[in-house]
Amino acid sequence: MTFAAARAPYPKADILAPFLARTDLAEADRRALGAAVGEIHSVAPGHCIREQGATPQSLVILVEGIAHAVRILNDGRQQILALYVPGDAMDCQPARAPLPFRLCAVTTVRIARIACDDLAALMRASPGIAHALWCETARQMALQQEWLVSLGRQSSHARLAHFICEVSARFGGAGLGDGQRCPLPLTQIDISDALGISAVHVNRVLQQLRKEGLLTVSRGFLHIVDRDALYKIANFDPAYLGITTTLI
Amino acid sequence: MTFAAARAPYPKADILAPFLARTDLAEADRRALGAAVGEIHSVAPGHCIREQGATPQSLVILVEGIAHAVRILNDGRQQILALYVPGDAMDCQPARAPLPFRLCAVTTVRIARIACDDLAALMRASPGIAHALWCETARQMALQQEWLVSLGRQSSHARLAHFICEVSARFGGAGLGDGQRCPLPLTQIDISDALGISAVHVNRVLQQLRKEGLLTVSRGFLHIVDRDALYKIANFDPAYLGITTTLI
DNA sequence: CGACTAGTTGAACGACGTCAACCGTTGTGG
DNA sequence: CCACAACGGTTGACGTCGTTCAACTAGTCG
Repeated sequence: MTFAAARAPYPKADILAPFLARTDLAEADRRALGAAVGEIHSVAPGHCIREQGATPQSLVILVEGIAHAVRILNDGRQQILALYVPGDAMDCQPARAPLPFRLCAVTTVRIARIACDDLAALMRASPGIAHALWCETARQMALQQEWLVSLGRQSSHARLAHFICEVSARFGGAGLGDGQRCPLPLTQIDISDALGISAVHVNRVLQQLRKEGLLTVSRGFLHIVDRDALYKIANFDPAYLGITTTLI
Repeated sequence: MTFAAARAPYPKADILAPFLARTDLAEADRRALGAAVGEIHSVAPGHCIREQGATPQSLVILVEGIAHAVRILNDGRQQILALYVPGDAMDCQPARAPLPFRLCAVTTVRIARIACDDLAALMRASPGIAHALWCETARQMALQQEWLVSLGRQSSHARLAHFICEVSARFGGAGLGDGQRCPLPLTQIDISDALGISAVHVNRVLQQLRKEGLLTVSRGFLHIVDRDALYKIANFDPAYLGITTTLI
């Protein structure tokens, strides 16, 4: 697997490390969360982690690999709602409600689970943990807002450029690549489902970005050649990616 | 004002009633939140409540009227990110971060403010309050997800129909109209900024929906004639509007 | 070797945007 | 009280961006 090779596996003790790194949790809270994690599961590429409409009984934190949330419409079309990198909580919602999307492994992933009952107890006991979870939801909402702007008001060029910028920045932040080069385990069909444009058009726009000397994509790897120019046509401001999680 | 007439003002004691109605907060928490509310402010239609990029020092809860969150792009175009009805918290984020959008009054609005410092103290003291705020964020994220699907994968017809469905349902839930008829204080330009289509096209699609006998709009009021048919072409499922807020 | 998937290309079509003009209502100031 | 400006809505003509369909290629896996 070209993708797995790009990432060293985490030692078992640090399973939650990528998640905890984004929080300002006290040492006691970190230990309590770590202790609540059950067995680590692996899911193969393309396989479902949570079915759309299911009511999850545990919080799923992505430890390794890439996953996404996708809404399946009743005519079979799809809209990808979110892309997850290691450290992201994949169904971070405060109530046990049916998921309005499917969670799907893009690469081989490893996931940690914390049972809802345990989590509720932890939240009641520790304001810090409750706050960290809220922060995670808010961070993902901010990401989603950027997508909304992108879908609503940008040409397919700017949209694809923005997507590439976000992917490279977030993957880089998760230790996948250096912000200029990173694995891109997504097919053009995946990208089209994320951006709300047809796969054929993704292909053409991607070629144009190549011709403009902005990036190259080959065998599952992305290389951003001219980052400043790409950021410019994407209107990309990485500020929204890093939400601080200091107490309100 | 045709709009103000549609809604009786809240007595001062119940300022937070629309917000609290969606939570399962204990009586003590409700009183504590109510006590933290400062002076009630009014904002005139079209005026700004929070500037894009500002770092808010208080949580703003909409008490009366309609408001929206809008992202201003640097070429002047706009994308509306959210529509707020009474009871909605308008900048419900867990950290004091710069707002990536402008909050704007659509009608004359009345807003309640809770200072961030007070709110932080309340959250630390009460898991229930922390949870209620998280729920509010998650609810708005779910609304935003529907918009994302709408923008990404629906024709302008379905998109507009969906928007109308959501507006009538949410306004009805806030005591504005009965789900079939409600005030619609939005211009076609506003709607175009929400749906990511041009104002001219909004006009044409609206006319077609009228011709199909699905709805009528006149002088700021919306009347849904054939709700079932409208729900069908919009692919509208009101389930996502009412997220339960029972503890996880 | 054949089946399958992802990517690529061309041609034709359609949805939607843009531009420009015009209408009706409202509000304002002479 | 009227003139006029400002704004929202309406209409037509035209252009373009993106979709759809179909065919073809290249890599991969059994």
